Amino acid sequence: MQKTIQKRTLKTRAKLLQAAADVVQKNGYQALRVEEVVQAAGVAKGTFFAHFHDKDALMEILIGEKLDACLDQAQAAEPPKTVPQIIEALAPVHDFMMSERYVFDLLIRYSGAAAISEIGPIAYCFEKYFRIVMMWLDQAEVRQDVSTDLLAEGVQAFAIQAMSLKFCALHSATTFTDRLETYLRAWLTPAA
Amino acid sequence: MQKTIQKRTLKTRAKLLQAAADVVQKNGYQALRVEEVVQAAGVAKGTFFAHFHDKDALMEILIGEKLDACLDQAQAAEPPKTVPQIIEALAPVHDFMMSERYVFDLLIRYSGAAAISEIGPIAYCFEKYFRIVMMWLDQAEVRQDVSTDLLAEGVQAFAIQAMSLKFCALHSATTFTDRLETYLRAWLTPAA
DNA sequence: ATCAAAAAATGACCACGGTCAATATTAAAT
DNA sequence: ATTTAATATTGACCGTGGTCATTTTTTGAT
Repeated sequence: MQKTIQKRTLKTRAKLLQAAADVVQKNGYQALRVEEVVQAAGVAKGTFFAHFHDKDALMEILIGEKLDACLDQAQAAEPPKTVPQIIEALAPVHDFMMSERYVFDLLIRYSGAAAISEIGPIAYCFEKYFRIVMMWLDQAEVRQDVSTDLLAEGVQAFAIQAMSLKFCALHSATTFTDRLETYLRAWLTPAA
Repeated sequence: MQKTIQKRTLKTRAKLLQAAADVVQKNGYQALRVEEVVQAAGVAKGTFFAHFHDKDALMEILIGEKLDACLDQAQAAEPPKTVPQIIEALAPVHDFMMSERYVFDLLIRYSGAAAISEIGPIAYCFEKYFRIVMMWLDQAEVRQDVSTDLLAEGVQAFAIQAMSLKFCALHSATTFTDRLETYLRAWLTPAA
């Protein structure tokens, strides 16, 4: 049972990914149509689905790549110590996550790996987000009564909550940053 | 500009909702097909979309109704005071929210009202969840350094995080209840 | 060079959500 | 009872994601 991968396969896949990136560049993620991608790539529709299980799988790759780059950018900066610094350091990540409603929904849907064996690009990014925040918290001025693991999970939970409310008309009086700051102050530096 | 609503309209709508509920009863929310609903209701497909903007709008009603009933059940019980009691009181709500991946995703997607004027059934339920928890927290033994508003928002955020991880193969070592308890202890009763 | 088996690409086809011009029914006015 | 305008219903049709039997290309053995 050998499985020789032809060079042609890689070239086709690259063509599809490039075409998809171009299409996204033009009209955003939400508007992407598989038909448009295969036309731009010059292949048949069936070929698309031979390379990607479904449209979401392609989106996971595209969005995951972008998100991964944002995380690298966040990680490259000086490790933040205070709540506002943490929020600022994560800004590129959060900005991208909130850039489109469609992107946010897809991120949430694929934030957890469905099966151990197949952890996808987005689930990978969520793990990375978690690890980065945890490393920061290890060196930051935050509460010490619970593990940094737990604190980092909480940061993620609050960030998602704040982003979620950002898309909500009812709670648009407060900005995302202000809301997240309120959350994280209460979570990371309780006064009680 | 008057808009007389014919009796026929109400009857057709009721037929559609009943048919939809029956279909869900049989195979769950995820498997519902509009075609199946209209056949069971004995109307044309176009009629469906004259009554509901899209399939999601019907789902919002069905799922919203059920969730609302779960919230009433939670509210009927004796107001919980401690973290485990709170979790137990919310159990029927959380159980339903996690009953299907499809249900959870739809809840998240519609948890915030898209426009002020049209707060949907699910956004309404999220508000109700928030209000109930806030009332409980007002009388519970929890930290007093931040508002109960904020605490209740946090409970919601952590509940969603815990549910999200429940669907994730990577983090299935810990149960939902255990995880949520860890979160809420750290959030509501910090020792620092 | 020739051939057979594996791998990749193709495009007609299907499923299903959603649209809309045409038709049927209802309610109100005369 | 007739007419008319508003309202509701219909079903053929469309867009788009996804499938699969068939065809084409590649690879490796002779």
